[in-house]
Amino acid sequence: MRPTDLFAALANATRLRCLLLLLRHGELCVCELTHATGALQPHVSRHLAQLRELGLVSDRREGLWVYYRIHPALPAWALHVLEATAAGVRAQSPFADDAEALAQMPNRPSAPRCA
Amino acid sequence: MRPTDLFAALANATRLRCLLLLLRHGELCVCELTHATGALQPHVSRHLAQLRELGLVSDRREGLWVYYRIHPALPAWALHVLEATAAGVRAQSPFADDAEALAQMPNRPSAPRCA
DNA sequence: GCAATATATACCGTCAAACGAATGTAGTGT
DNA sequence: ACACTACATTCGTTTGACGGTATATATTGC
Repeated sequence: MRPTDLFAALANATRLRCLLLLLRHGELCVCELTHATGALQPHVSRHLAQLRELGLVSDRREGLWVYYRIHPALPAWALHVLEATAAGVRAQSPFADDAEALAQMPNRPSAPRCA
Repeated sequence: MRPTDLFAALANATRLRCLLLLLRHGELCVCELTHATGALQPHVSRHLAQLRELGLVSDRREGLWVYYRIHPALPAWALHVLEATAAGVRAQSPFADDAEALAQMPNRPSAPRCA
């Protein structure tokens, strides 16, 4: 994966927030990511498709739901980039409370699962 | 600095290559970056201006030359992102030989300086 | 078959980023 | 003053990304 392609993917707030949520929670379905980010469902779906085409995430269907996760074969340096970003976001950022929004989602299809 | 702003800056090959060269060599002037990347001088200058406005690099003039460096007050997480990228680039990437191109530049205004 | 939910895709308008090329500015030396 | 080098800026154009909206597909249950 070319560095510039990774960074182009991370340059969009919705995509980055989804990736950071996946990094923290391990596996989430589209409706959970939609709720946590507050974005519209078609947007989340399109952004996740981009991340999938880039090899950043993998998906698996389970009934009605499609669960996404950080791609298990993600290059180490790319994972380090994500982790460094997560550390910076924890300190000061508008994305810091996405996890809280997720926790308050009613009718969550999945119990919390950690990486 | 917002994560998405950093990643937007890193999503351009010329900007990323300049940053990685500065990370490795400490301080370089525009003509050195122009030579190492093979880009046109106005492009390099414009991209460096963007990086400066974002707070990613700082500059200082010395005679005819303007030397750029990674901004000394760069947030730790952003520096980690750059270092992780440098590690990934060393393994496999089209930017890996920028440093060699720089070393072969004739009439380099500065002796090699390391961070 | 139908209905309902979750997800994906298609179409369109808009706006920002990037490039090429030309020009402008700053500093040095004569 | 001039010439030369290094660097910066401007302009015009084009391309691609994004959001909004509507619609399509997939799966489950009746």
